[in-house]
Amino acid sequence: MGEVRAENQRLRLHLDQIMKEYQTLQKKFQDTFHQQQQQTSNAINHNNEESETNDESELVSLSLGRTSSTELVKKDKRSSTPPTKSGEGLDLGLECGKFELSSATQAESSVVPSPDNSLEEAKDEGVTQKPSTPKRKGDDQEVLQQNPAKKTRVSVRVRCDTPTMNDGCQWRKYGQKIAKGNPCPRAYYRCTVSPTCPVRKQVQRCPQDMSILITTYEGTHNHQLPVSATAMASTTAAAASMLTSGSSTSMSNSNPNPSTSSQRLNFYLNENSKLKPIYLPHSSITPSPSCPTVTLDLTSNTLSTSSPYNYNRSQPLASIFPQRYSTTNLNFSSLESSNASPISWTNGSFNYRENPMGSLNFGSTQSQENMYHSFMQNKPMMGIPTTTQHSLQPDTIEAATRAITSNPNFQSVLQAALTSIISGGAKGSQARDDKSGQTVNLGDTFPVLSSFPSSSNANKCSTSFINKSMTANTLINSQAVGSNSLQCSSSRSKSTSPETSRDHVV
DNA sequence: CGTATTTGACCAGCGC
DNA sequence: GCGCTGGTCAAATACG
Repeated sequence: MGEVRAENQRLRLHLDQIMKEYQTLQKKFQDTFHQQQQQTSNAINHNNEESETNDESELVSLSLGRTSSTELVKKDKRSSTPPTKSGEGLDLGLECGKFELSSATQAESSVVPSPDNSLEEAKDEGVTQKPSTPKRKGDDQEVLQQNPAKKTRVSVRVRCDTPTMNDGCQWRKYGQKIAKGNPCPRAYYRCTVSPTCPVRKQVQRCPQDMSILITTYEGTHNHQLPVSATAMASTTAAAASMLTSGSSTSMSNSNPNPSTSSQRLNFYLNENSKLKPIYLPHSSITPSPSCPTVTLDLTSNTLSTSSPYNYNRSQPLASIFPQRYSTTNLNFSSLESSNASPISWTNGSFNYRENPMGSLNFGSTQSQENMYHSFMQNKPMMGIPTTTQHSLQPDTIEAATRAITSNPNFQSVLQAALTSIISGGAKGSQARDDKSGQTVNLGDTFPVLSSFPSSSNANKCSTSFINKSMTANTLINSQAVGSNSLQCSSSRSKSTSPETSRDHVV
């Protein structure tokens, strides 16, 4: 919170500075504009000079609308370098002021998830978005395009029999509509945790497969989330950031029809000045420029091995996100037809908060649903002996142990995570190992594990693995201690089943 | 009776 | 300008 406050303060100062610069430039522009008008009116009085005057005014008009110079001046503004030419200064005053203000406000509101601040910023936004000059359509579009956090959507496809997916947040249904091309109605929900929260979600069944639930999230929560909601919130936020972050994206599109194609995605993470491709076979970005959507498909069983990263469905969601979301993957799924070694340190090393994309693959299980099942039963990292359905090969475990113990980075990760968790003082709970019939108290040793369901749960959506993976990532990140529960539930989510209550035990 | 959901009306954007 | 569509509002209704 302290860091966030300091960041907030810094941004406010920055915003003030920008405001001052903007006002100065606006004043300059007005002076210049008045001068131009006077010159124009004078020129109109002289008939023989009329054509020349028109040319001049046209020149000014073009200059005001020119985007290339706008870009140039935007850069100037960011680097706090005063414009050297008055012409560029004009552009800045007209075009950039709004952009800078809105983007700064957006950045502030997205960085600081405090209701107080958001309220204040909402007022600020209201003030700053009332320009004295009439808005042009192009300006609005530019602002929207430069303000992608507001428009970026994250769509999650899961197999789910229940009407909606319980992502831990409180939602209020405010509408339902039959969308074109889908016989199933689309339901509209808004977040009710905070009355000012702008987050919306749309829930719709896939027309091709009614068992697939498509949940589309839009916006960023401006309030503190329940622990159980952090998984999906951070997932969607990170996915949205993936679109807008420095990582460049490209699409490999085999379908000639862009509007209906489901692109596969190659992400190139800029890491140590090298572009590393990441292949997301079940993620896509819709081509709409005004409203880009990241789709996280958690329904397919197909695995891909076309990338050195081996990004497939079975990997934790957060693992596909850029560096700032530090993640470490513990992937216990098998890679069909993969030539990957049982243990692959994708980046060569684990790096806490800096080098997030390490992945550790254990070849054992067959399906997505079994992955964490296996994880729970094997618990290889936790040193809890259990009988396993899919036991890890001894050399695999040995190699993993060797890699972990020999890598100082991972040691520091573990140390930081353990320190964070232990200091968090979370109380443990019991988890039952169905195979062995033993009840082991995981929480005492590793509290976060208590949030994992101990056995297969028929009531759970397939997204329950997000919960688990996010929890695992949270463990490594040591940013939160608690259960991140993603379950399917009926619309009457108030009725807490024993499963639900157990999952929330920390 | 308070809260959540339903559903028709309304509005804005977009293409023709 | 008109119609279509997606999204939102708000009165009516249902529910606990």
